Amino acid sequence: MIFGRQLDTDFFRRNDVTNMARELLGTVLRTSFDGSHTSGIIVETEAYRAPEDKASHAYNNRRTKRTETMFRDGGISYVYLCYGIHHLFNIVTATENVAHAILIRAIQPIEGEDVMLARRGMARLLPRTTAGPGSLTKALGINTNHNGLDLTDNQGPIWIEDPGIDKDQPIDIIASPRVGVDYAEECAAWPWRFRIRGSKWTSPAK
DNA sequence: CAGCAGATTGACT
DNA sequence: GTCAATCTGCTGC
Repeated sequence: MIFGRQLDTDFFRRNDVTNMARELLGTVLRTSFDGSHTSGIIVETEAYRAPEDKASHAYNNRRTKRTETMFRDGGISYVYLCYGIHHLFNIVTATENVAHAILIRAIQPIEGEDVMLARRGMARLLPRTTAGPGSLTKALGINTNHNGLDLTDNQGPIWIEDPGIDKDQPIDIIASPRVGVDYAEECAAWPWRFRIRGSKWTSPAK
């Protein structure tokens, strides 16, 4: 098992969520609970920046029981149920009362492939095992019970590391409009979806 | 491959 | 009641 540098609160409490969504590409998302350990390289993210972002649940600083998590200090998880079925995993960023978040859309598996396959009910590892925000949470075992957890604690159950390799070689990033936010009017066109160019592990959706 | 419908629940711009 | 930061399986090219 390889452990890199733990991402800390100094990183997560910054206010430049779009830069942070880029910087998270190439970092490692890990889960460890119920005796199972899984990890993968983050290869696709999306930034959500309330209050001005109409695609965000916290648009116009709308506070509900669900969105309250996004207003907390950066460095915790925001997990919610989408379409009644899919658990979507976000990283809350910025300082308290600033509702910025980053949706993790795809990972490249590193460890625990067999656990991921069992959770997904699949026989072999394919890009679609962990590509797409609903798919990767299922593979990693993340659900709404993991909402509001501290992501800077490397005792788990969920945390993020900078592997600290290939730092001299910048990652080639594709920026494009976010997926599934057509309702967000002018914000729908903002190029806040970020992918590692050439990765076959990113989500296929439009 | 494209296109479409069903699943299923919480929030309501 | 309607819609949502989605995925899957089915149909028909």
